[in-house]
Amino acid sequence: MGRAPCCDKANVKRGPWSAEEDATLKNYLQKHGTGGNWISLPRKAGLKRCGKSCRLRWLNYLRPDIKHGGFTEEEDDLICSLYSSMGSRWSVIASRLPGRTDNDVKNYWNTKLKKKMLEGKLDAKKSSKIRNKIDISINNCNDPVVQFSAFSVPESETYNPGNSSPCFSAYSTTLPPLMEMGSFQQCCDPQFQGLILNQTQFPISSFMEVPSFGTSGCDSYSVSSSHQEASSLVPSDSNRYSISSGNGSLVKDNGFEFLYDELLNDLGFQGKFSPEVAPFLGNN
DNA sequence: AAGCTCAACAACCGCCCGATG
DNA sequence: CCATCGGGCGGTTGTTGAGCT
Repeated sequence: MGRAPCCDKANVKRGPWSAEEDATLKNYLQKHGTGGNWISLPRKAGLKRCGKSCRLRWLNYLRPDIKHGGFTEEEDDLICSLYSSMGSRWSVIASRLPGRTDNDVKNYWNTKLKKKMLEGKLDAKKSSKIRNKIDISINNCNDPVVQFSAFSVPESETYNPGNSSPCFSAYSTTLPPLMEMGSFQQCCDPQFQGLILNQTQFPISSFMEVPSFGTSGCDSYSVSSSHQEASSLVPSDSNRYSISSGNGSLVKDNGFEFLYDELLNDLGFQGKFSPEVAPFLGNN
């Protein structure tokens, strides 16, 4: 037996919202707020709509801080980078784009960006500098759990499994997160003053299909094995980090170093590490 | 002008998860 | 610990309008 419906479908209006309904909902919310309960809101506001429908209408259209209109190239870049990094987590992606909703971003991706990317019209070289770096994102600033993922990985048209120094020109839309750590503390080894990612702590299978990747200049790094047992984020000097591996499977050829502060700035995480996490990063 | 196709986007559906009793 | 509920989310469908034949 399925779940009980959230409202009586037979007695609620569906389809496009009228200007009157919009005004009623907007007025009610501006005067009373949601009252912490969307389900009972339409009855209180005098609307013959499902609570979920009211919520969606408000969040996606009526909210005063919504940005309507076309997306900028910077927004395109960011969406593509984030999509490559984390997949279709539209709400997370939208949270990085002020004034945009998850529905907006999702629609925009499905109707325009996906095609644009597949056609290779997003040029790797022109794109934002956060690409071709390692994406470090913090799930929750109060939770010492960090996700590492690779993005800006080449599109399948030039994807070349087995080639140790492939050349690429576009972005992958398919790469899953490279690795997801469990507890941050468990992964830490003071010997490296950085992070040790143990195979047992992230789903290694998630990138078995991605044996190699690189940048358009052939000065590439590669992930060459499905047998990665450990890798580490290692400080090579005071604030420059690089990825190396425990058993050679995650290979740093060259150009795979990045300025940690710059990376954090690019990703918008500067200053957002929790007190628990920051010491382990050896920076910040 | 009519019919068709397709892009854009609004809206709905149903599942998942956290909060609560 | 379990059941229930509401909110949040991603996937999908429906509607509309522009452009083309």
